Amino acid sequence: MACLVEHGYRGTTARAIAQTGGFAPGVIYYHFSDLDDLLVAALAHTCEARATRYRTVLAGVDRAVPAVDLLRGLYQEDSDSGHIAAVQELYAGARPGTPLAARLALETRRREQLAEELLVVLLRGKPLASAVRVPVLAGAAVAFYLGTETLAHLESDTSRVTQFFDQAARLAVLFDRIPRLRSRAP
Amino acid sequence: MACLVEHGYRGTTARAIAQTGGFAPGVIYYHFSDLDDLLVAALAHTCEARATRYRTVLAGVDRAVPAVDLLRGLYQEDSDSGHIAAVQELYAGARPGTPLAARLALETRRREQLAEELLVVLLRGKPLASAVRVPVLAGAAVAFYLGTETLAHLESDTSRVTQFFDQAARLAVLFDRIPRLRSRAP
Amino acid sequence: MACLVEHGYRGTTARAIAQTGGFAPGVIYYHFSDLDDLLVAALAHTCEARATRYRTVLAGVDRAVPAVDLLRGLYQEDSDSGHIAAVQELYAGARPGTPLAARLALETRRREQLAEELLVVLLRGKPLASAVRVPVLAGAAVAFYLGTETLAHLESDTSRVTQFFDQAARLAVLFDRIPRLRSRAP
Amino acid sequence: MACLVEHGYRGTTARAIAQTGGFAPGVIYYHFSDLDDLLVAALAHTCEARATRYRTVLAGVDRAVPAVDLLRGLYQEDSDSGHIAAVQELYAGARPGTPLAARLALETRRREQLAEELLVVLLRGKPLASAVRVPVLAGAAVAFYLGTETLAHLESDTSRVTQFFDQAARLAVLFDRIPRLRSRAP
DNA sequence: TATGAATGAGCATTCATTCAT
DNA sequence: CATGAATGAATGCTCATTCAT
Repeated sequence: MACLVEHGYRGTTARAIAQTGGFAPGVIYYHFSDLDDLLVAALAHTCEARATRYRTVLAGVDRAVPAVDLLRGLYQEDSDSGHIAAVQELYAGARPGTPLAARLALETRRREQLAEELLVVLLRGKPLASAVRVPVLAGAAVAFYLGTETLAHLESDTSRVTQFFDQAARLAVLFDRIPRLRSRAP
Repeated sequence: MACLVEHGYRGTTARAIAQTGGFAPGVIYYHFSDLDDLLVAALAHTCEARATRYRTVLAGVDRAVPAVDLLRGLYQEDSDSGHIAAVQELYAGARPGTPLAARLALETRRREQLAEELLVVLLRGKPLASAVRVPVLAGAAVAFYLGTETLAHLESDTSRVTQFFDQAARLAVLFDRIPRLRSRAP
Repeated sequence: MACLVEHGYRGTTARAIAQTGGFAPGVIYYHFSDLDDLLVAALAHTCEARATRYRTVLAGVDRAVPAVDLLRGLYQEDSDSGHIAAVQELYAGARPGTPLAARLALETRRREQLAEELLVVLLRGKPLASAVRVPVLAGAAVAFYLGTETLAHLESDTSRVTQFFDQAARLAVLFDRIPRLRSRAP
Repeated sequence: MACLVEHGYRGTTARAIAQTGGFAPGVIYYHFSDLDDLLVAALAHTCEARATRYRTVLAGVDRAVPAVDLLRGLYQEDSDSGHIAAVQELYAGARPGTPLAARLALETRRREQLAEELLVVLLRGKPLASAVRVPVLAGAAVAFYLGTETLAHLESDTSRVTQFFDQAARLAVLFDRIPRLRSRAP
């Protein structure tokens, strides 16, 4: 992942990885069948850790304002650790049809699952809930997140993300004011 | 662009471009200083045409339902012509800091501008308008669009986009029901 | 030898041998100084067994027709067991000047010796005998055998060998009809 | 071919070929799709020239003694020019199933065709002719030739070939003494 | 304005061999 | 006696770019 952050997807060659890790290029092929294989493993490893962290932090959150606030903090962690930058390189560089692309699709579905879990709780009882299909909204959230990262990466500009969190915080306040309908159960 | 669609960013080599166009690889360097330079020109050319078309089609539209409908049609055009696929390859392949990346950032801003123009008209007089910063919302729309394309490309799956348009159409109906406030002007 | 049959000379790498045998690549270098050294040992082992078998089967044969018939059977054994394929890979792959090449030359001489023993008996008393130098004829027989194998291997075609045995059988009949001269010994 | 003679099949790497020829390794891939492709072309080129020469020299020869004599001279040419050594390397190194192997099979058939043409003339009217299938005998001759080369190559020994030509010369004398039967035509 | 041959650095990958354990 | 991790040189091949023509 460090190599991806430092050299980008195209610069993440066997030699560059070996140099970053301080070993001979051949070692890679002892442990992995492929560069692709290695990247799949690296992706799985970093995503596993982050997913756990996200779930831990967001457990029990049922209002939009704290949710946005916590997500902002998690994003900061992702950003500081280089996790975002590395994964973003993979999204950009992975060629469709490769095992890496397949793995990225899988990790994407996991993010959508995470988003869905959060959205279900936030939308519970809200009148808006009937107009949105939660899985689609979760997919949209992940797509938006990914697109934002792509642009931030391309423009080397972090203000874009900050603006979005600010806007989200404002909408969160309004959202939390919408009263929940009573559940039918007595 | 045809070469990008057929061979992807990495396959769009000087030789491949030349073969697609039916000329010798050397010609490229007569007309362009670089492969990057060529791609910038190709991007500018295709985006120019599409931007004009979007503006023409969307002129005068001030309600969400027809807007979503027209956008769906425009998207179909982009998709059928290969415009989307080619541009998507560039977003994925362009290395940050290159002139191509700069050009992509520029084209992104143009799309945001276009989105902004449409959103201003749609939101005019709506109570929601005060809670949203239109430029940020426009940016979000473009980011979402880009992310969706990235995922559709990665998963070679078009249903994702269809789902989003369907969801958007449903929300558009609700949106258009929100009455416009009277403007202060007498 | 199994590895040679399955993967060819070039595919008979330390790793492939180890996997075929179910041990770690390092073991090879515990028992043999070299891959070449290992192949020499394997060649010696397989040839030893076959030479014994040939001598046993051909003992006492002094007419061409049964000789051809028995040789056809022995060939079939060699073919079925993979012995031919493996040895052929070595003939093709061995680099001149290496110990393996030297060992192949030795095994070739042994085959010539075997052929010579058979030819001496077959030619005994025949008028033709004075016109041929038996060692040269034996050498020719082995060379022919080797060339046939090379071609059969290259073309993945077994009919070539069958044709030759058929032709040999026809000539054997004629050969056996040539009467033996009386030996001078009273 | 020079590279094959000097470095053997395994040493005929892209870099070695380039160095022998005095050009950059990349040139190879401009003119040929593959190393295999290059070797096929080299083989075709050298065999073409030799086949023509053989046919020219052997034209009109209908007796065994001069035939053996001329073949000895042609062999000497092949040997001195390195043609034999190079082709032998290809026979040994070519992997079954590759285009190079296919080409070698083709060149082999051409040699068989050449041998057949000569044998037909030599055997014309001879009583032995009815016992031999000329195509099979031609095949045997080529196989024998190939095997002899393999062994001479492996043992770096040229005396083997000399011995065979001497033996062939002796048999040729006997062969030419066999009277031709009268043809049925009056 | 175009060509096609050439370049050479760079890449993924392989593999015989070594060696601490 | 065996292992498995590691090495590093070598290999086939690609490709942006150059340049004489």
